[in-house]
Amino acid sequence: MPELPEVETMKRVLEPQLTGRTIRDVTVNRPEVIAHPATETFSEILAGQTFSAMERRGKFLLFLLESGDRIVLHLRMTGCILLAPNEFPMEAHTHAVFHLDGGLELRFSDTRRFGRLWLIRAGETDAFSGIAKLGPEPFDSVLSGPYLKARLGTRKKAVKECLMDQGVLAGIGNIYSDEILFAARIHPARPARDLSPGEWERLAAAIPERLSYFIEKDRLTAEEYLETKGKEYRNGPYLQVYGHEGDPCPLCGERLCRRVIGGRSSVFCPGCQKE
DNA sequence: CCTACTGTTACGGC
DNA sequence: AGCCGTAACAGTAG
Repeated sequence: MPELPEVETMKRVLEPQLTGRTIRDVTVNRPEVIAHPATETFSEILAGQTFSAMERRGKFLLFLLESGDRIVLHLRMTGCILLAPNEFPMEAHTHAVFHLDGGLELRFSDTRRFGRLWLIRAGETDAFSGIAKLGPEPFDSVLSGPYLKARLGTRKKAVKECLMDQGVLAGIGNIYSDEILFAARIHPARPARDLSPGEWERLAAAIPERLSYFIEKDRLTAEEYLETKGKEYRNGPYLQVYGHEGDPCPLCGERLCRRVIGGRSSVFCPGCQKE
């Protein structure tokens, strides 16, 4: 469910509240959500540890601890991470609860149970979570028209699928790939190898521009995040194409089309994005 | 009852 | 090897 902008929101909301808090103990209701190490070890190692900072890498959320250990979280489709007072109603499908000092709990819930947690020890190489295979962050200065052309310029695959390739750029999923391609006026099904240098430039510009725009539109206070249980994304109303199949294009007024590309539902404007 | 779903990985076929 | 397409994961919503 969450892509880079939503994961960034979670990081910004949670980090100031979590820093300095200590984990008393960890309850795991569904052992399969702990991908590494074994559940008992996971809980034992974390008890007594204190949060020092948070980071986001692509769609991964990282909880850094003072010991140098870190918790890595990927929410996949329906995962949710909420910091709540002990008495706050428990969400259905809550699979792991970190009991903290100060009467707070950090709760991981996930209806479809695809989300995963990893614990990486200080000095241990994270060969488990998949972070090591990620491409650069979309805001990294290496992102440019020539970079995209060099990485993707020979691929026959649809440019939309290439944008969602986490090994090329980290954090872009189905929604924002559609938004980015609309902003760059490039049809999502175009084979990547057919794009011109000018189109790669437009794409390289649209990626950080659209992502920072949607991060900004998703801005939430800690109170709002708790009220909405971490599940409502405030940037939905600002999406220009995703979810707007059949609506008039905001730029040219033509009816937006939907098509399955690379197995994913895609929306685009047939007027602004020529195939 | 049937289909679709904002993510990722495994696997078979070429 | 590497690319491609599909199934699988599991639950809810329309």
